[in-house]
Amino acid sequence: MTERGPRERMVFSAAQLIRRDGVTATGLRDVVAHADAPRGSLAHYFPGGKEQLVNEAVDWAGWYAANRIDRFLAGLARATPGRLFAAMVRQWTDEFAAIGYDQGCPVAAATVDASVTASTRAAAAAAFAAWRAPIARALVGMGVPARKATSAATLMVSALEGAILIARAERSPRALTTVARELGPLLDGYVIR
Amino acid sequence: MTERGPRERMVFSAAQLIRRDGVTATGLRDVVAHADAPRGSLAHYFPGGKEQLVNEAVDWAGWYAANRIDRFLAGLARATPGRLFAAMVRQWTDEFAAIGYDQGCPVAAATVDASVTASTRAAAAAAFAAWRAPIARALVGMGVPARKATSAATLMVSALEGAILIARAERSPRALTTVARELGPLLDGYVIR
DNA sequence: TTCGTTCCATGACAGCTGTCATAATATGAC
DNA sequence: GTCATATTATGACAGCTGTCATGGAACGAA
Repeated sequence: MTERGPRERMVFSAAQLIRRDGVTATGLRDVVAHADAPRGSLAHYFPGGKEQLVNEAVDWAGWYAANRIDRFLAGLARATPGRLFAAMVRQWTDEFAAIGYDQGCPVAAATVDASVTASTRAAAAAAFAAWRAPIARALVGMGVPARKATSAATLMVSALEGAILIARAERSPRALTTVARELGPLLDGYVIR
Repeated sequence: MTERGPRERMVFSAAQLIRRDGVTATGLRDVVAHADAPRGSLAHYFPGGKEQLVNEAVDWAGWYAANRIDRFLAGLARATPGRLFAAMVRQWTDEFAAIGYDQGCPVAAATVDASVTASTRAAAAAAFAAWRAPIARALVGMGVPARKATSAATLMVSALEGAILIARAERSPRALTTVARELGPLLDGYVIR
């Protein structure tokens, strides 16, 4: 979070509020207040209105999730697919334990909430793709066949997103720890040596 | 959908609109119009306001998803965990192919969108539990150990919900078919004979 | 009938939404 | 200095939100 100009702060704040309240429930005035930015700057930096701001927030979230994958890999000695997935899951259980279950995934929120605008839906698809790519690349580096790697990455993201959903509803990390435990052996089995 | 009185029609319409637009974006006037119900009845049948209506819609969705499990089992000759999961997934790929990707899971929408009211979040948790229970029961009937059955059911619901999310964003059944294919052998492996 | 209850109709309320027009101010190039 | 550009300020706009108060029908029981 560099937090340089007001523009970047607004995109970041939008992502924060969207992942908590959803797209529709997040007002532009809320974003401005959360970013401590001047209200007049909104129309200036985002001539495309709320739609543009939301799309950039979703883009940012996808980029952020992708970057996190490389950080997980750097923190893993003897990385395996199951251990990477466990790290992805642990990041969420830690976050839930630290700040509560009010904040989820902004991309999920954008997908579920803004079915109206096609560009936001496309931004969500791009975010999922941006997230999946480094995962698949990492799996290949661990010895997973290229064709299997994309499927495995899709499975990992799907299970994680669904478990985040259930964990938020139940206000418990149970679903997250469960999918990590059950999926670990399967994922490690994809490695050919 | 029996569609008896206006009250039931409103709950059903609320679920339909929520799973398409999200909770906040669904207005009570929209629900009334969709249900072709008198507007004056809203305050009469739902003195708890929008919150009550949303909660009942989420309850209904959980009940509906649970009942579908038994229907899947009835349609399966030689049921296995993987085949049950495949049937759950196919129900969604069929639905997406038939009516498009604008309608998702109402429980997911309620979880992501309505972080404000605690009762709606509790209703979503109850819906997930109501959905998971018949799955776990069915798995036990197939020979999955009782302790493993709940974990497996959680994994199935998580992967399905996440794949629904991705499929909606990508407007493609890819994620759904992928998780069904990858998870099938793992799920069948839970059976002890 | 007369009453009481259930259901529906209508309109108004304050509050919020995103958007935009207008203008003031800062910033920096020359 | 002068001027153009980038940024911010302010206020208003129509439209929608959920809620509620008031009143009117329908309808069965007594």
